[in-house]
Amino acid sequence: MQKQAKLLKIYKRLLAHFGPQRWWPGDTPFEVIIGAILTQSANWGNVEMAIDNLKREKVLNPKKILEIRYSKLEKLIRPSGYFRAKAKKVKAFVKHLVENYNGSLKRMFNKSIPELREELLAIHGIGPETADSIICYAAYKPTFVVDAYTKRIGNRVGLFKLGKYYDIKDYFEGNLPKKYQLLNEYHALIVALGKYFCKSKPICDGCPIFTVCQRKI
DNA sequence: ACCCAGGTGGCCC
DNA sequence: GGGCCACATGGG
Repeated sequence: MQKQAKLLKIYKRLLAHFGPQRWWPGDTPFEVIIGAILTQSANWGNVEMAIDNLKREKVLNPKKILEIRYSKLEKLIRPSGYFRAKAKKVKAFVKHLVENYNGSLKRMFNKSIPELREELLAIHGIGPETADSIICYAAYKPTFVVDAYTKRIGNRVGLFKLGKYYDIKDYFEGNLPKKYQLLNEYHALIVALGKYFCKSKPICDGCPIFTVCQRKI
């Protein structure tokens, strides 16, 4: 089977099994960004606790995050783990946003994907995955997000033998229509698959793409 | 009592 | 450019 046909077939199986994910799980683009930073190597449930804390304290907006003390921010985001490191990252982002765009994401996002990616990557705490998550799920621009699940599942099912972020990203974007809805949904579905079938031990029972890959994942 | 989760930056070679 | 390590919590 051709790469593109295989990728689309897997996509259809995932969509049929899990249904549309309508990601990101967040109410506003700003919340999506904070969530994207806080979820770095962390359990999403823990991130939700941190987000809830920020909402309850009514500081989930650029200017408030920039104003509050580190001690307070750290306390609020503590459940998401690496809280001291992440407080610096969150502060770095809002500092950039407020100082350059007066807090307006709409203005910050008003540029091409490559320009936006370069700008995001220059901010402390934003690497390739977080940048793509922001571009896709906060700025609503077509880009494919690669995460640990994508890398693990892709290699385990024999789709590719790749380890580097941009190699895997290019594999998906190069063999898929560059449509926002598709790229957005595909990554979300991979996470859905990963959460149920691809934790630490290989599983094939009940996996919706097992019949495509014919291998344990 | 382990083990792990939707990464990144800093260092070293 | 790649390999290692620190960063930290809550749930299974």
